[in-house]
Amino acid sequence: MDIRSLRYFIAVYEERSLSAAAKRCFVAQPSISTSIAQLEDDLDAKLFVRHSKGVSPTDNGTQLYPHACKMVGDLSAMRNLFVDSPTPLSLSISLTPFLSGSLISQVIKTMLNKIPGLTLNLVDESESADLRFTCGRYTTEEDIFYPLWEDDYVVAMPLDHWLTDFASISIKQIDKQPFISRTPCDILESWNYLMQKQGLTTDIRAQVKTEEYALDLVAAGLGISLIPEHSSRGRNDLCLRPLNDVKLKRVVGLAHRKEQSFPAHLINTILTAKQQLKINKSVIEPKLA
Amino acid sequence: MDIRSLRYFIAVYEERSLSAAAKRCFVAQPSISTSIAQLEDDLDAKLFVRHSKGVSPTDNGTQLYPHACKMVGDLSAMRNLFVDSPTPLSLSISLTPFLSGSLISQVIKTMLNKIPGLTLNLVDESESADLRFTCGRYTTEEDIFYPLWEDDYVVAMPLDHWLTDFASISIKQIDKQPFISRTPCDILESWNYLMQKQGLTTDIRAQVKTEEYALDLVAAGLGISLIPEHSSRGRNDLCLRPLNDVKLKRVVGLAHRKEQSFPAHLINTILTAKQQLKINKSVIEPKLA
DNA sequence: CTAGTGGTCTAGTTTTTACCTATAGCTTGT
DNA sequence: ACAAGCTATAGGTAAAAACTAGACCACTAG
Repeated sequence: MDIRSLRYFIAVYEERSLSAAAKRCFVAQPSISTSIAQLEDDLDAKLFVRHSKGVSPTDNGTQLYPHACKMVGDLSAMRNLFVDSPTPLSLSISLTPFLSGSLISQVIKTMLNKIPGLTLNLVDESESADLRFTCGRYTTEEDIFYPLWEDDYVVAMPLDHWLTDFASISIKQIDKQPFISRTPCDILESWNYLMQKQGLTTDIRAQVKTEEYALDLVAAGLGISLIPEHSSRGRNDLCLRPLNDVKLKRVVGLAHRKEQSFPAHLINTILTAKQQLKINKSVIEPKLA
Repeated sequence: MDIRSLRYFIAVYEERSLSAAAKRCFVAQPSISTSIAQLEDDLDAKLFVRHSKGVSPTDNGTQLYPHACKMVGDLSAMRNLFVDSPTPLSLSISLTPFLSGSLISQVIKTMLNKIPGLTLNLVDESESADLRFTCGRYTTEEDIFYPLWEDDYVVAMPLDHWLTDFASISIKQIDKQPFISRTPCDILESWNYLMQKQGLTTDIRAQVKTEEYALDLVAAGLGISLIPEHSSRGRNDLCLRPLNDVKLKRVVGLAHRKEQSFPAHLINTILTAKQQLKINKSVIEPKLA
């Protein structure tokens, strides 16, 4: 019976779903599941009935909800007992769907942990926001950019492709291969230049707009493609291999306009979040010759 | 900033001492120390000033105290939201000072954890109480006794004693040794009988009333003595050795009068507490021949 | 002045808890 | 029947909290 359980409870109650609550709390779904089960055990009362499309609160759950809200509210009020200016810092951050959700979660989680009273509003990249997750290449002189991690471009191919026999792949092996091209792509020009320089060509079978669609086509066997590594996580229907003679990458981070200023501890938090990031590489990098 | 920290804070505030709070919360003192430090860090405010005879609350600490109490109170109120009969179970338990504090702590801790809303009143053995920690030998037909652990009698001797060379000791080696006798002692008769049977004697140098005093005399080099193992924990100024040809022990547990009845889950909790006990033997038991 | 005592803090280790991934089982909609 | 979406469980890993041992300080008594 701790505060964390109550926070999760509130999220579940409001979302009417464990999975949605998990997303909102930036944790995995089983954490919510066990935490709610434990709370039900402590209180000796079922709080939700589970069904196929989520959960609905029982009478007990409905009764508990306002108490839980008050509790959590009181606790965060206590935080601010000794701060002179309450400064209820509120930020909007825009996300692009093709960036690694796992890494972005980690960053947002440390921000929420380290900055008491921070409320975040996550919006789509189309909307304007105080901060945005983006690639270094998409920032201008008007921006300040805090790099967070690097995303290597790797070759994505169907599971049964003959190139899977190689632990890493040379750009020459891609010559004349069926290829899924993707625009916009921030390394398209570099890629084309590299191919031309070596007199190589690809057999472009499809031209798509999003990484996810490109991955679907690769999995379907239409060809191979070049995709940032972290975008293709969690798919076991295709195979990734690093390039061994060229290294293409993008730098992902947080950017904001130069004019905009933020409290120093926010910036510090971004930097420490970078330190603490746990990056699970799914492919083993070859040593560049 | 969780509830546990606030509980510790309340204990420290009321006791004006970290060590006293630790005793009250049944944890070791460094746990309180780090927890308070962490709370001060979270709130960004010193809560206590430390000095040589404990701590005193700062203005911030005094200000926080009522909030903390309310918080903890509200939370335990929430526990009882869905229980029909509030049953604020309140028990008194009497302790005898010579039983192992560490093991008793463990039992009490699991009782407080498993039985929500339980309040315990620990009193001295001279006072009457609902339950008492005692040895099986001291219970009568009028009692119900729940055994919790066994306490082996071991030989206590000064660190430089020649018997320390033996990993375990035979009763015959004790013949004619300087000995500290202790009364009352629940195995005194068995001991005397065993010695007589083998025609052995001891050279009784002192006759004392408490185990602690006996241990002090042993440490001072006046002689050796026979002491329940768990009573001599945490003393590094003497040396313990098990007996290898006779096994003397006492059974420690909780007793209450037959007339008195308790809710079933209390009894269950006592039994699970017994299961979960972690008994660190300080001497290695020999296999009895 | 020195040794002993009582109290807090630090370091290193172990235990416990929380979390994640993977996967199973269930229900619903196609 | 199958795929999709949701929750529950199992097993392993990482973080948090606990304990032990010992350092350090201030006070007290001899």
